Amino acid sequence: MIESDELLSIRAAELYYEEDKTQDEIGSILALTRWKVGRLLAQAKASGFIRIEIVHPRARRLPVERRLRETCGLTDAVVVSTSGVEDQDELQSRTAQAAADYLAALRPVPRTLGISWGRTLDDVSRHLEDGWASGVDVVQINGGVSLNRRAGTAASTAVTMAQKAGGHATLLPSPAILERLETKRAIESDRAVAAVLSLAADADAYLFSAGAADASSVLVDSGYLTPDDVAELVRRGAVGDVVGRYVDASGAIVDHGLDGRTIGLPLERLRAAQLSIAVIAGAAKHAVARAVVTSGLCTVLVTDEETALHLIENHRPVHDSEDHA
Amino acid sequence: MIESDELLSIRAAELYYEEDKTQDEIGSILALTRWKVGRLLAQAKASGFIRIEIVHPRARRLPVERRLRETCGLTDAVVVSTSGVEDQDELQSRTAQAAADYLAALRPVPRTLGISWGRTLDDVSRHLEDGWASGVDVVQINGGVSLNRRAGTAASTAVTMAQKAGGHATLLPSPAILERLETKRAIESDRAVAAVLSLAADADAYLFSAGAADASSVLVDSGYLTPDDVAELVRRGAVGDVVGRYVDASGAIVDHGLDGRTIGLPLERLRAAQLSIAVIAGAAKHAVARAVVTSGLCTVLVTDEETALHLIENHRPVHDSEDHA
DNA sequence: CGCCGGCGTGCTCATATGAGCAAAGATCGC
DNA sequence: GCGATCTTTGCTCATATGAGCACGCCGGCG
Repeated sequence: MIESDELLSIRAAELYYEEDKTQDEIGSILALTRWKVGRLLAQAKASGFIRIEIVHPRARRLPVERRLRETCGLTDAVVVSTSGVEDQDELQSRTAQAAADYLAALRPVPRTLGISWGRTLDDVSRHLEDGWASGVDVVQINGGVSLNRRAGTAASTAVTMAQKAGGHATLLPSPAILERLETKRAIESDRAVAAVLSLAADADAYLFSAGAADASSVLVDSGYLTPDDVAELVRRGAVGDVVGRYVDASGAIVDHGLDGRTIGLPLERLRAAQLSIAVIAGAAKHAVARAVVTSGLCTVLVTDEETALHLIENHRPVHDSEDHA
Repeated sequence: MIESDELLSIRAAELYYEEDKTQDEIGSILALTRWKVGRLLAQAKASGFIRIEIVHPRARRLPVERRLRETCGLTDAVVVSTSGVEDQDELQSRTAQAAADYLAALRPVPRTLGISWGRTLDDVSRHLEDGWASGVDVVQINGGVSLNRRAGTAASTAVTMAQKAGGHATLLPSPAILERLETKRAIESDRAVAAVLSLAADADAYLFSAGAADASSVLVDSGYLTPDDVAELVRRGAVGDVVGRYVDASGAIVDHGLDGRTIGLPLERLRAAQLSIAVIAGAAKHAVARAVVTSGLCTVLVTDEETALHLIENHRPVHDSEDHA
């Protein structure tokens, strides 16, 4: 009975979805009433035999977004489809695009937006359309005078975002991490720097990304840390960095010494924010993403489908942890 | 213009298919009239952004069947879905199941059915339901007294099919291939054998499979040929065997000497048949499948999706050829 | 400058679909 | 074997969707 109905529902589904027949027509083909056909179809859908997928680089996964919001207690979530993604860059780009879209659609429009910097954020800035908002000021929330050839990426991200929104950018004129605590204190108390930090602390919204805890980090690339430093941090439980600060799986600072020498908004400020948007994509960042989400660092997460599913499956309300690649 | 419509159609599709919103609701969400939404949705479908797949072991691919029928000039085609197939056995089994279904649904019911033997056909016989027909007589169309431990498989296939249909089986009491032409002629002229062959030649319908040309062939397994024999046949262009006879890509007999020593229905009889059903699945059999279809050996093909797509793509009206694994 | 043809838009109307309900049938315990 | 209950079936009615059409907008051309 149940067996034959299942088979029938498959036959009906084939005719309905693949041959565009009407339920009535299917009824006469399979010798059933159209109501029976309707029920068969409903059953097929409910049993998950019918898989509908939207294949497009800019497709989102609304049901996943909903689950992500619910299980992780986010105010909003944007999940981009990973189907047909060819490489990591493609994934990054799609996610950044989605973040740009989200930002542009944001209401009310924030007067001041605090942003971090890095490859992801830069990608977002490039995906924003000219005139995406009118008059949004952009402030850097962590230090980032780049020490290497990529100098200026941090600045250009902020400037691009501000320009395209017809607002202006406020850069944080300071390194990300200082070698000595005294130097850090001195820079922090510098009038110019202090003013930016205070502006940053007053931003209406934040947009930031996170880095995986490995040698590929921008902090290593920019020369603030050595691969060995990172390895040591990992040994002590670090899963990645958020606005320049290394956190463990529970979102706690790993090395308070290092953290004390890091310039920028404290994570507590992000946790207290009304609106803070994290943009995190890629398998390498699953662990950080989880730390960010479970420790309440963001209210909105923009990510890829795989990361989202990982978060949904592994959501436990914060404590120590194991993890993936 | 076109760009923004594309994006809109994706958003609409997400809401329609993933969130089960009505077109009207989507209209108010995206600030569009419901007609516009309907058109966007139609556009999304037409552009192929919406992929609907029926995931079920017994799902068929009706659109592929249609294309297969049309491009290859078959009277009918059955294509089983390969999604979620784990191994080759699963694929075989699904295809055999489909063939059994097809056979059971066949109208008019053939009075006499000629069948070959082998792993695939045996699988079909096992998938048939008891009472799948009432009174169908089954006749073997090629020799197959098995020389090895699997003895009886050929016989049991025919007997099972006949029993389940409430008809009776007629076995061909002869080896598949003889070593000497004279022996073959002698056996062929034996009254009992000749009677079966003539019955086979008069069958209303045929059901057969095909083997790939490699050492895994049942003909090798049963001891009729050595792996070296097969290698030599391959060198001479063989792509596989059909009812015990090795054919090349154009469906022509490869080795007339060998063919002369093979007992069973000549391929010409199959080509002339009103209804001959081939059941062929698996990547290893793409080449034979192509030979069978292009040379008109079957009027109906039961196969898997990948093979079907291969046939559709590589359909050229017969001549020499290259080929895949 | 104004006319015409093509296209996109929003409409009317016919059709397809889904919700809810009453009757028929199956299933179980007694 | 019989009745109570629970499921399944085919219906009526409300709603959602698709076809076709008239209108208005735009760009080209006289």
